[in-house]
Amino acid sequence: MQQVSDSSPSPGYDPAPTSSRALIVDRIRSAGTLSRVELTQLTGLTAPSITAVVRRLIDDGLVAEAGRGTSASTGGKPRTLLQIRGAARYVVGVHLSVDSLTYVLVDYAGGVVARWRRDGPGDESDPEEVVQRVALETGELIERSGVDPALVLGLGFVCPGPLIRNRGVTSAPPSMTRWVGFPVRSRLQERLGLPALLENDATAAAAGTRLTTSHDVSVMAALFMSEGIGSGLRLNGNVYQGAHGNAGEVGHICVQIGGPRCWCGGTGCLEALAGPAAVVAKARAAGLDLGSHRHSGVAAFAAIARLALSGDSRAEAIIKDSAAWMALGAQTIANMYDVQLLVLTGPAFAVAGTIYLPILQERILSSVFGRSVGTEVVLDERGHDAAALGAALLMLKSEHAVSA
Amino acid sequence: MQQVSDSSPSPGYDPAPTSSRALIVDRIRSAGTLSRVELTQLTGLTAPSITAVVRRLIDDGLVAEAGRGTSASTGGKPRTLLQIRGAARYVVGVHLSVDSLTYVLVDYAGGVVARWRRDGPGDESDPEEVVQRVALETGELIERSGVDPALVLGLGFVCPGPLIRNRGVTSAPPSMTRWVGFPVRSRLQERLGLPALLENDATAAAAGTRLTTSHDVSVMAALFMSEGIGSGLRLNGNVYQGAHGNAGEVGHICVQIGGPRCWCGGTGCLEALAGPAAVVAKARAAGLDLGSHRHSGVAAFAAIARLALSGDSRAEAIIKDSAAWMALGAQTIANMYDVQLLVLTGPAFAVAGTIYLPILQERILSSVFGRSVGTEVVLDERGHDAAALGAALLMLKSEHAVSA
DNA sequence: CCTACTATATTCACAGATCGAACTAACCGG
DNA sequence: CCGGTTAGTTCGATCTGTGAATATAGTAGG
Repeated sequence: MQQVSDSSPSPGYDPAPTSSRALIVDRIRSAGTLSRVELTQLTGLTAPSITAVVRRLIDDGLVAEAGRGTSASTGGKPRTLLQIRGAARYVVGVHLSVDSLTYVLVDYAGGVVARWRRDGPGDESDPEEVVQRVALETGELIERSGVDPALVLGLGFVCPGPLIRNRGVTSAPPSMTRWVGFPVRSRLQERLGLPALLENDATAAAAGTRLTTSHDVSVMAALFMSEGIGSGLRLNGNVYQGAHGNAGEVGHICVQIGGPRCWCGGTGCLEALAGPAAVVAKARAAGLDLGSHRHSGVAAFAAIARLALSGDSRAEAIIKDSAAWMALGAQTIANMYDVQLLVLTGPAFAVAGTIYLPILQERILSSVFGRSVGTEVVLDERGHDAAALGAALLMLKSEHAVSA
Repeated sequence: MQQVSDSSPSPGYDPAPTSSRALIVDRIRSAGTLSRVELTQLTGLTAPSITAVVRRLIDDGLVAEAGRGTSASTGGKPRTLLQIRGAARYVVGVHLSVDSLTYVLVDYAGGVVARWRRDGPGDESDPEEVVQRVALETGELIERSGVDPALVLGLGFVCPGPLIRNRGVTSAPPSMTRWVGFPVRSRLQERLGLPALLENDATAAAAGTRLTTSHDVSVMAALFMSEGIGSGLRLNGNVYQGAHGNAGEVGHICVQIGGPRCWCGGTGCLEALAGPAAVVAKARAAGLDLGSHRHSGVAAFAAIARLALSGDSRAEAIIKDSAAWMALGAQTIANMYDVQLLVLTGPAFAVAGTIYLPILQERILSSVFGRSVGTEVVLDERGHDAAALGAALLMLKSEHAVSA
C-alpha cells in the first residue's frame, strides 16, 4: 500500500482510512448495506478494484453478500448488496464520568451487542483502581456476551477533557484531581493486553453520532452535555481533535464578562452559567425538591428536567435560562465550525433535550449565517451512550491493518 | 497516481497534496530548502521514491539542486539541498475589500515577486465592474513584472465572507450588497482565461501565514481583522473551510447578551462591539481628530491606533476596550480549535497589533486550557498582505497536476 | 420461450508507484 | 590511502489500481 499523505500521522485528526481496504469497510459500515457499484462512486475506485478488494474481504470473513439490491428495476442486473459481518470482530467502548461508567460492546458492523451502565467511581477516584476495574468489567462484559475474546480488537476509553491525547488525562474536572498526568491509555493497554485509545467525551460523542445520521452530512458537530459541556467536530467521518485533543471546549468560552467563577479558573464560562452543576445549584437555591438525588450532578439535573416537563414553572424557568446560554454556545459552534448539522447529545440531554432543542434551533436560525446556509439542529436519542459508542467506533476505525 | 482517499473532493478542506509529487513540492516550498533525506522523513516515502520523483521534478524544471547541506559534519556525505525553482511558475493573489484592492504576484517557491495596492472599489461596487478591473490590473501586474503570462497558474481571489465556496459571494458586508449571489469565481475565470479560486479573507490569511511560521506548527489559527473580524484554521498546511466556506466567523459570535445590533442581524456580535467600524464610531463620538480619514474604516482605525500609540489616552482607552472584547474572541478560538499558535493578522492589526497583542496573550494564558498546553500568540508583520498572499498560496497548492 | 436491452460484476493484460536490498558517492579523520 | 559514516542511486519485485472486453442476471416485448 502506498502512503501518499500521512506517514507521520497527521495531527489533529483521528486516522482517516488510508488503505482502500479500510476505506471500503468504513463505507459499507456507515451505509449498513452497499453494492459494489455504489462503492465505486463513493470511493472513486474502479469496479475491478472494488471487486478485488471485496473478494479478499469476503475471503477474510469480514464482509458478506446480503442478497439482491432493491432499487426500482430499470432492466439490468440487480446489485448484490454487501454488508459487514458483524460477528467478525468486536470492540469495546467505555465512557467514564464521576457519576457513571458506561460500557458498550460493538460488533464489526458497528452494531451494539451489549451495553452496561455501572455507578461511577465517584469523587476523588484513584485512577489506578479505575483502570483495574475497567479491565475487570471489560473482561466480564465480553465473557457474558459470549464473544470470543480473540476477536476483540481493542478498547476505546473516553473521559471528560481536557487531556493530552495518547498520554494521559491532564487537567480533569474538579472531582478528578488525581487523574492529572495519569497515563490512562498505556495503563489500560497493559492491563488488558489490547490496543486502547483515549479520547475526550464530547469528541467521541461526535463520532458516536456517525451511524445515527445519514452519511452525506460530511461536516457536523455534536454539542455534548454530561457533567461538563463540550463539543466535537466531525468531518467526513473523521473527528477533529485539535493540537492536544481538546478542541471544542465550548464549556469554557466566556459568554458573560465578569460572570461567575468557573472551576477552570475563568469567569463567565458557559459551563459555569448553564452546565448541569449550575442548574442543580440554582434549583437547590430555589428550594426545588430533587428527591434522592443528592450528589450526582447529571441525575439531579435530570430530575429537574423531569419537573420542568411535568409543568413545574420554577424548574422550567431554570432550565430555559440554561438553554438560553447554551444557545450562545450552539451559535458559536455554528459560526466557528460552519457545520451542516448540529447534534445535541450526552446524558444531560437525554431527558432535558426536548426543552433545549427548540431554543437552540431558534437562535441558530435567527443568525444570518445560520439562516443563509441552513444549519440543522437535532437531538440524539442515544444521548446516554453516545460517548461510549463513539469510543468504540473510533477504535473500530483505527484498526487499519485488517489482517485476516 | 492512485487516489486512495478523496475521489469526491473532501468537503471542509482545501486540497491536501494527494500525489507524492505535490506533497514533495509542498514540503520543499514550506521549508525553503530541503535535502532528500529530510524528505524521506517528512513524507514517509522511501529514499528510492524520493530520488525518482525529485528527478522528474528537476527534469521538469520545477526543482533545482542548491548546493551542499550545512549541518555539522558527522563524517558522511553532505546532503544535497533542493529548492523550488521560483521562476518555474507564478500565481496571483487578490484581496478585495471596500477600502483597498491588494495584488500579489507570487513565484513557485512562494516568494513575493510584486505587490500592489490600489484603492478599493468603495461602497456599493458593481461586481461585474470589479471583475473587469481585477482582470485588467492582474494583466498589468504580470506584464510589468516581466513574467511570462504562460507561466501563471491562476488567481486566488479573496473577499470578506460569508460566501459559498466555488460559486459566489453570498451575503457580503453591508456595503457590498450587490455582491449577493454573484458568481465571482467563474466570472474571473472567464475574464482571465485562468483557473481562479475563491476564499474568504480570514481563511486565506491563515494560509498566508504558512511560510511565515515554522512548519512544525501543524495546528494554528489566524485571527484576522480588516473591515470585519474573522479567523481561519490551518492544519498541516491545509486550511479548514467548513461546510460552506464560512468557518471561523468569530466576528459574529455573541459576546454580550443584549449587546448592540450588528449589520448581520444579530446582537452583541464581537464585530459590532470591537470591530474597526465600532472603534471609529466611538472615536468620532469622543470627538477625536481623525484627520482626513472620513470614510475608510481601516484607514480611520489606523489613525486612531496611531493616536493611541503616541499617547492619546482617549484613543488608547477606546482601542483597549476593543482589545478586551477581541481577547474573548481569541479565547474562543483557542478553546474551539485547540491550536498551538494564534497569529494576529490583517490590515487592521498592521498598526494596532502591538496594542492588541499583550491583551490577547494575557487572556489566553490565563485560561487553564491555554496555560496547560501553551498556546502561543504572535503578531504577523505582514498583516496588510496576508490575505492576498494566502490567496496566492492556496492557488499554488491547488495546482495538483504539476504537468511539465 | 426466445431475443433484445440494461445494468452489474468479473477477467485479464498492463501501467505506475513504491519498496527492500544492494550498491555507489562524497566527505572525515587518522 | 583506508575504514567509518552518511547520502543518494540502481534494480528487480510487489502491489494497487486502470481500461477494455466479457460474463452474469435480471426486465420487456414479440
